Amino acid sequence: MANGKSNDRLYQDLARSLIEELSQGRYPIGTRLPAERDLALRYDVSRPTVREAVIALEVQGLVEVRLGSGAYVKRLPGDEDRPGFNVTAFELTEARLLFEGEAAALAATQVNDADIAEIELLVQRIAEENQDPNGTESADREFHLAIARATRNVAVYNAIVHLWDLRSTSPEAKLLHEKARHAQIKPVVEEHTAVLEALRARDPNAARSAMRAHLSAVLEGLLFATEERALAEARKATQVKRERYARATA
Amino acid sequence: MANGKSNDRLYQDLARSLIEELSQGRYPIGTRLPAERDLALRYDVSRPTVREAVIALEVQGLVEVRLGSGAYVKRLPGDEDRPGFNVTAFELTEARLLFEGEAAALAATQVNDADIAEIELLVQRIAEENQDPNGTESADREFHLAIARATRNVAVYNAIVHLWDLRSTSPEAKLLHEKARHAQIKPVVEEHTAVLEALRARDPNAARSAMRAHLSAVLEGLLFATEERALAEARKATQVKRERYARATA
DNA sequence: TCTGAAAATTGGTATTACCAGAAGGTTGCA
DNA sequence: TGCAACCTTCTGGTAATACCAATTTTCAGA
Repeated sequence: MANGKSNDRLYQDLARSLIEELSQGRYPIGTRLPAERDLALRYDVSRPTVREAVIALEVQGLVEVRLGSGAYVKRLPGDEDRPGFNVTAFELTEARLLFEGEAAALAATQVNDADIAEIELLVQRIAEENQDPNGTESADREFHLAIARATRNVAVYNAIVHLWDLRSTSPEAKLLHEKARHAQIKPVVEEHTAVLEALRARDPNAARSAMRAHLSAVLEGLLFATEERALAEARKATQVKRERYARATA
Repeated sequence: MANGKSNDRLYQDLARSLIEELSQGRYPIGTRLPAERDLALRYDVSRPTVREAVIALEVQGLVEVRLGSGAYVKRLPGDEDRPGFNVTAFELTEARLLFEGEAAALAATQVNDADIAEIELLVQRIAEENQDPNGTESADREFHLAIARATRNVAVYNAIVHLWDLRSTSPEAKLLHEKARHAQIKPVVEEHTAVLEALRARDPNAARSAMRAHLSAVLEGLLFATEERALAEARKATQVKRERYARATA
């Protein structure tokens, strides 16, 4: 028998063991797993059981089985597991600056009057939420997602939703955003209005600029809210990085 | 034998057939699948093969197997959390054009020599894969992800991985990409090389342009591969949209 | 040194057998 | 009559074995 918990389904124990070994660096990507018969011997199980475990890995996309040749490591476990877990608020906002800027530009060429009306309403709601000390920032999120939807591109919308979701997925990002809000750093209505006006004018370049300006300001706000020593390094790195980027693209 | 493509891995054919039946409403959620021995008889395969197929469903979370009782339907295929299920290949590529262009620009300001070397190697691998008629396009994916990583921004990387994953999640996108590859529309090495050179020169604007040019070409390839009436509409809409966007941002 | 065929290796599938848990019916007792 | 214990049967769990097919390696012969 393998080693893991011996309850039910032996193949699962074996699969777990193999995945464990994979993530420990034995069997790097591209290498071949031992032959089914060898694995059966090594783990003292029958070959059918080994086959079942290997199939479990195959279905998860971890290995690729080639007839007559062997099972080859295709991807390491955890390679996709949570690559967004440690995203910092800075990275997140930087990504939004890049992506939402382009999304706004595309949206400016695709919006209709209904979209404009909806976005206008959301700007109003952002203003209202700013008054309320206990208010959330849901209107802000809705504003950005409405623009993403206005691109008429589900993939664009989807990716931007993904970014917003990372905000709550990543503990660090979540924390810093809360800190910023607590410090009275709130969505500036003027910045949102500028984006709205650019969309209304169907001017993609203006929309891109306005959105970038807005998110630059958000980034500044985050930097301002950062005082902990733990984050000081990240802050400095981000500033240097941004300056380098700004110089190079100027 | 089952019915599906009879290539390799009988269990996969059977798994496909079962998934097909699941999504057709036979075996609703909570019901029990026929016993392994019965399925073996019905599909004229051996019981081990049936077990392998059921395990494939189990790993995908479609069924739950209870010892001594049977395999019960847990979730329907496509019931999954997939807000990107209906993304078209056009939308996907358009999104990549916008986002990966910016990512390339950022990457150009952040790459180091090791990144360059890695990417160079991947361009080579793309060339090799193009020679192989049965080759996959994994090097292409790796190329784009390596650039995303070179941004030194996990959020950017994450979002771009997300887009690539949509490609396999969305049946329509997957289909069209396969069709395109079948039509000998393969990653053009020159386009990738141009991106590489821009990165080597640390020139963000050139990197953005090269990446956009590359993905524009991919989009053209997809349009070219589209002949079905069913897709004609999407094709036309995409063209009109792109032209409008191009005019407006010119 | 190169080539090609044979041999060894490896996955693919089928058979068969027996064990263990679950389910449902049957029997026997209260 | 009703309930509980038992037993039969069904179902998955695993093992052992045999043979096929594709691939890879080895090695003899040119």
